[in-house]
Amino acid sequence: MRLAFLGTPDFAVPTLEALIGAGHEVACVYAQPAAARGRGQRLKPSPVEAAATRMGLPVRTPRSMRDPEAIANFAALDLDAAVVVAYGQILVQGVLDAPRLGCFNLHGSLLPRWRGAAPIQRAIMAGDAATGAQVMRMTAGLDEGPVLGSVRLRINAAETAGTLHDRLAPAGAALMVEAMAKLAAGTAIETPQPDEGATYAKKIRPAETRLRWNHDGTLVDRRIRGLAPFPGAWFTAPTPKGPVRVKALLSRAEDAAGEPGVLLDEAFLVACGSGAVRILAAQREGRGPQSAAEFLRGFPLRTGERLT
RNA sequence: CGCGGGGUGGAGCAGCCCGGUAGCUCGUCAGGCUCAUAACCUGAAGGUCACAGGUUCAAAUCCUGUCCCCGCAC
Repeated sequence: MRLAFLGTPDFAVPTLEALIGAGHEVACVYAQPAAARGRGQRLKPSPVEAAATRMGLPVRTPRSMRDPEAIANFAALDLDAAVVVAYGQILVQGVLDAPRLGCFNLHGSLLPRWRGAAPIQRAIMAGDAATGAQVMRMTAGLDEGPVLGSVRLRINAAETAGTLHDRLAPAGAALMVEAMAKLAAGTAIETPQPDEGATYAKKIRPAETRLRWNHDGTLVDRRIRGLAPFPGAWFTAPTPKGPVRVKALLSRAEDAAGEPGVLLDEAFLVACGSGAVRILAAQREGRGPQSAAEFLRGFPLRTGERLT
């Protein structure tokens, strides 16, 4: 089929590659404009733009897809369908209606649960036992379109947003290829989303990334894993020179009790409001990620010390 | 010229402000002990303190320049 691909971050790249691999003609790739990022905050193309360039595909990075000129250019591509994966812009009806068969979105949850911006993080933070990826037909409502295909993944106890992201992206890519094949063959089945169970995955607010040790240990653990590795749940640890910010990257809830924030052993077991959390990986400001053992070698935390 | 942190035996760090004996935790090796659920004891090897200049009787430490790395506006 003749397609356009709209996506921006890493999550979208496997789907673009899979569509090319499946022999589809990608007439044009759309991505958010290059932004200042990384060290030096130099202008750097998004992962999707970089991948498209590497594959020799034409790329457009309009500041706004609502712009009449951008819509006209999109319509002029004369597409069979458009595939959208984490593009980062709401598409207006004029865009959705342009391709002959419509626009199709890959979403990282089992809809109607976790519609919106941060489904992967929210699923872990909520303690969901499973989540998944789905392909849906895009409609005016946010993530409300009928579903063409679905894959379910268990969320295990050591799952982080990062590991889940990395499992979901390729699974979703395969799902999208399958959906496009059925669409081309005219055998796609579109199942409306149930009204029951709809929730919204709101963007992560900076205030949510600060750990609260007086919360339940289970919740602290979920928050750590749901926000790892980005943007990261953090706390501060005492040093002779003052508190240092530490990002928790992996944890496990354990049965133990103590005053919230206090170290219960020499292996990073921290008491919470109820229960406790063992930090398994962490990262100091200005440094790279480390396992708890590595971290503690250079940053000993003794039993009884208090984290904030 | 966005901001900040850093380069010290194999790993992770301290020491730098206030120049003067290379330190800590771990790993490795040798020996001892024998079951301590991240074992314990003794001993050993292993470092031009990123690089280049400068200041000084003396530089990991102060000054200048260079290279490299990491984090942050997902």
